[in-house]
Amino acid sequence: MATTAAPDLRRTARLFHALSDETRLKILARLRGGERCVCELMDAVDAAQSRLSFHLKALKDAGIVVDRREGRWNYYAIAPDARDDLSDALAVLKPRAGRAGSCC
Amino acid sequence: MATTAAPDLRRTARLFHALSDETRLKILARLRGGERCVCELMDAVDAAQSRLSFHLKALKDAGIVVDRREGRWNYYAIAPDARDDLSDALAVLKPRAGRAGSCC
DNA sequence: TTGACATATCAACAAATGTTGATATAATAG
DNA sequence: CTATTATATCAACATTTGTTGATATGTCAA
Repeated sequence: MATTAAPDLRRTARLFHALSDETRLKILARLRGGERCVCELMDAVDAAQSRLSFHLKALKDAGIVVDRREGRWNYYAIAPDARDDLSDALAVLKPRAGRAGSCC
Repeated sequence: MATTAAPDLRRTARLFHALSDETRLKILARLRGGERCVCELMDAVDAAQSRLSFHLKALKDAGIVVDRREGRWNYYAIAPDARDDLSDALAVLKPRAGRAGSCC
């Protein structure tokens, strides 16, 4: 199991937030096939350059993707530990021991 | 593996969105211990009644929690298949075969 | 009944997020 | 150099989301 101590809620919320946008999910769908340069993502996602850049930044800030510059191109890829981070975040729905007492 | 065909991106985005708020994650943290009535969540989450109700609705609309009325209390609990749905959503980061060709 | 309680819903507002078009930066080709 | 290409960043705006306080609804107790 990847889960250690439950990661901080704020961080978790940010992670989920980065994944909560359709455009970003489209980008990721493309990146699942491996590293891609921005120009290629523009085609795949059909977003204006500026918009794409905005969403790539959102994903990057959340640690979900990494980028790498090569000459005049920038390549983006899913970050190595993104999957583990997200797996850990699954814990938010995992049952836990806790009293089942009546309330009020 | 729970994953079948990748669920529709819009749905996935909505699922993640419901999880992208700290208040809602606090609620879920409490619900991990089992069903709870709203009054009890108010304490746990320290949110005004109206605000709590708003977030519970968000979770419910996303299918993450279910509610049950009993007398004058409403009990909320994590929905039975919420975990599976979220597990499936993990697929957004799963590597996939796809060409690794050079771009541009 | 009437009143008190638990909760949902609404309207007004505030804050955060996404979009667009323009411009800046950096790398390369000519 | 200068022009061109790839991409980021910015400012203005639009949209969405969350908050607050007020009010509505349903249930029980007296």
